[in-house]
Amino acid sequence: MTIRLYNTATRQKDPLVTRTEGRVRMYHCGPTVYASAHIGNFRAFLLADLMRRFFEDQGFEVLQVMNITDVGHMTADDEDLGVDAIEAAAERERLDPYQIARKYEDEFKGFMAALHFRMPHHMPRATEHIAEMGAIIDTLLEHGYAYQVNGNVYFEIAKFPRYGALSGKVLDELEEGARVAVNTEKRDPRDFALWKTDAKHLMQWDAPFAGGMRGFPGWHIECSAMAMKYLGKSFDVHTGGEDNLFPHHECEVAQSEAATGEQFVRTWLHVKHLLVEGQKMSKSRGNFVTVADVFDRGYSGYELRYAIVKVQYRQTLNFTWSGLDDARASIKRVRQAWERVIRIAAGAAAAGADDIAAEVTAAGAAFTAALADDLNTSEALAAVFALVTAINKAQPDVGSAAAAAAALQRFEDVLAVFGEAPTADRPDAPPELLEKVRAREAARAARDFARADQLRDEVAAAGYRIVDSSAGPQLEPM
RNA sequence: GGUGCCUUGGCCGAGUGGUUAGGCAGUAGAUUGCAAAUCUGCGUACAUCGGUUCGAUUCCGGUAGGCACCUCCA
Repeated sequence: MTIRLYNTATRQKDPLVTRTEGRVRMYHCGPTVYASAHIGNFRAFLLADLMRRFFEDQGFEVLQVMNITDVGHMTADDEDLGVDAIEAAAERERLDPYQIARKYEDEFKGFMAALHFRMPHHMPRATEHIAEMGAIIDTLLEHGYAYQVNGNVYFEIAKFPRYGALSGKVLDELEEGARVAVNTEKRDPRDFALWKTDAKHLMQWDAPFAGGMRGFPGWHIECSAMAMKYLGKSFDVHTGGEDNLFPHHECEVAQSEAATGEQFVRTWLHVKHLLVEGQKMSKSRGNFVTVADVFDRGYSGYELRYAIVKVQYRQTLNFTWSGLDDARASIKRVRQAWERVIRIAAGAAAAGADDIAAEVTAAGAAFTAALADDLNTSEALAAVFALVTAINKAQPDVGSAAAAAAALQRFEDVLAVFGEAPTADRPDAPPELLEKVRAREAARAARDFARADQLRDEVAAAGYRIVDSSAGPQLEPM
């Protein structure tokens, strides 16, 4: 099936045509590791994981790179404005910048694992690719795309006419209304830094390019260097938050294509920011929700994934705590149907005579079509629930129960929101509880319902729910 | 100031020029001794004002509100 993705560069849904047939190479702008990741960060990274999973589902061999930005960047070109994010965190936490970066990188990877990511094949650190950045800077200087002033190296956008094409920025209007600090070193205020010098900066390297001074890399060069190192000069997909579009990705294109003369990225995807309880997430509002906050409130990685993935990535997502409760209930509904068909297929539960193979096929096709249409996860979930309802309405036969279970497993492999497959065999309950169940059956037979309900309460207190069925009472862990 | 996006029933959210999105919650019924789960039904849904059209939630324009980028941010 043809996969169509909304390409920021063309402003339309383009069919995914990879440079090498059957292979997708993707780069994702990763975290700057100076603080705990919040759910907004993870919305963007979850898109990367969803693409990885869906492309693999569709038979692609995926090569995925997500960088770790472990060097901070100034918030303005004026050095006197101070410290970058990582240095600020270092001061706050009384650690050196490298310790800060590693601490939050480790935490970030832990969150990825807790959210059931397929880990990217490479997660390179910016600080370990200074040489690669230097090579690009060398080339840009040699070819006249960059110039050096007082040890600082700037990319000269006047030399790259396509600057602004990706983001659709009209260069003449770029500065209107924006607070841009005057920097008289630059030939054009919109030129951006490739290398900077500042004696006060804690992270410093000898210049990795010819004729330079000791300093640190500019904001954008790391992504070009690492993307090209691991994916080649030209690759298929690049993702990031919508805020990255300008200037970050615009600058990446300029410096990369100026250096190589080749198209840097075929398809650009940008993830829309989310809201929290209807409001923009911001420090001043104090409504930052970190991944740790979600776990602290007792929600699982699957539940968080569900709450985020249920909305297509280009739509504003309103994250709410009640939405997490909804996710929990929705997941439960799917899992119940899933367990049912697994048990029927395994002979652990009675099979019926209904053939639901057609419904299974239809749901699978709808699921694929939904994701192929710019990763429409909302529609994909509707397809999942169509299958769930079909299962619940029917008494599936063994064959179509197995097919339904396989379909649900596939949906889970792509979305990773429902959890691991239920098992056909229910674990044995403690003997004393089974004894209570038997006693309750006796009480029911004697129509002593007060006694029966009391026994059920006792079993419930032990963590099991008694569910009466045509096949007798079942014990289910709660 | 420039540019772009959005506004769907109690909540979250698809989609479409005329036909049921889906989930959660609620409610009535079936089933059950009672439950749980499940199934079925229900709830004046498409911000607002105009326009185009046989017909608009779905296209066009105005208005109101929200969001984003232009400045560190996913």
